[in-house]
Amino acid sequence: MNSLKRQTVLASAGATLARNPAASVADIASRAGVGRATLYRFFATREALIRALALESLMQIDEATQTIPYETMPAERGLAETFKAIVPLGDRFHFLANEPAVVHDPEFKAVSERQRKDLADLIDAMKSEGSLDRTVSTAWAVATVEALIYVAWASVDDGSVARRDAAGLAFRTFVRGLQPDQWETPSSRETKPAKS
Amino acid sequence: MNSLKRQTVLASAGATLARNPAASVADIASRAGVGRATLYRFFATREALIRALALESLMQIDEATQTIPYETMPAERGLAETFKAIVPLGDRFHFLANEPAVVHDPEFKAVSERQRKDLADLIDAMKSEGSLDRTVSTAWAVATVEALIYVAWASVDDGSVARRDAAGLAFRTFVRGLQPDQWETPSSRETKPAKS
DNA sequence: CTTATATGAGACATTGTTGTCTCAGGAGTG
DNA sequence: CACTCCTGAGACAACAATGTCTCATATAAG
Repeated sequence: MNSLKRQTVLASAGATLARNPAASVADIASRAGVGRATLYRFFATREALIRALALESLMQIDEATQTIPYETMPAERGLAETFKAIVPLGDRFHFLANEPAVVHDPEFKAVSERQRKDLADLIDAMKSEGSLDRTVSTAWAVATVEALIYVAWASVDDGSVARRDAAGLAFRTFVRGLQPDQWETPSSRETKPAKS
Repeated sequence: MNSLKRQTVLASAGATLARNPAASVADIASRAGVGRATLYRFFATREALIRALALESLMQIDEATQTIPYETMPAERGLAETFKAIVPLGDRFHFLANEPAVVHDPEFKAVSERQRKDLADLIDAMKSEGSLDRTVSTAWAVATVEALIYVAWASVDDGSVARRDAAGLAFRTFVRGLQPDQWETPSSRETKPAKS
């Protein structure tokens, strides 16, 4: 039961901090329904809490994506599945990237950059298969994906988009936004199914 | 010279706070090259500084857009010009929206919501003229525009996108991302100029 | 009932930040 | 030079947040 409450606190802290990165430990504890002292028994310092949250969030992103069989599908479809998997985690995805307490942590940086590289590889694969404009820089594509993931989460959070629509909407916006020009090299472009 | 230095400090504070919203007044003052006491002579409190920054930023956005002759061009073109005008201000645009010190200020809210409504109207006009998918909610479109504006600014800031390309890239991503399906109601869809 | 463990409340010192104030010195004007 | 205005440095108290600690209490196991 020990680590169970730890997980509960961690999840609640994630929700609190995502909405207000300046939340005090007292805020975090009370929103989690535990005493401040109890929170300090699990996490020695505020920074340790954030670090644990960051690492756990990265792990959750790994878990959510590693079940996707990327090899068995076109890269475009793989990205669609990636959106679906990560959008629900969009809050952590976002605030951690800007959290000064953790951006310089070597372990966090290593995992975070590896994940970003995986995404860049997927995008390059989409360029190769012709589902993404080769003339658009991968850096822009990566930044756009990350932004759309957060916007999709935030739109669900504030109620302006239905939960089940969010990932699809974000994916559609991205993939069409960076589609190759139709009159470009026809290459291996395939006919699309009737429905988007 | 009085209000001139005030403007200088305000601009520098905007840059500092955009990159670190938790920056202390001492940080802001030293980055601005002035003493902390001097800063307090211009702005009574930290919150007053942020409030002034917020209001000035909204005013800058108004100034940047009000020279665009929206009536003389298609809405799609108007949005392109809007991107070009606002992307350079993307930093303020972003951090102010999440700044708890100001989001509840009535004046800020009024101007901010009016600007968001202007954007929503422009998007609705694009739907009417057929340059945007009617089935996509305006709320999603607005959120996407705002996100892309910030990403474009951030990409310029970290050097991954050239300054002159940023607005165009963001606009292209948006307008194609939410284009109507080609096989949709042909309605009043016009032939487009050769270049996007 | 008794014991062990975990908890919440809260006191406490420490630190960092805010906002006020004073003062010495620099720039410009007469 | 004399005078004024503005500035930066820094002292200062008030305050908020962090991190440590104690203690009374609850809950569960024996």
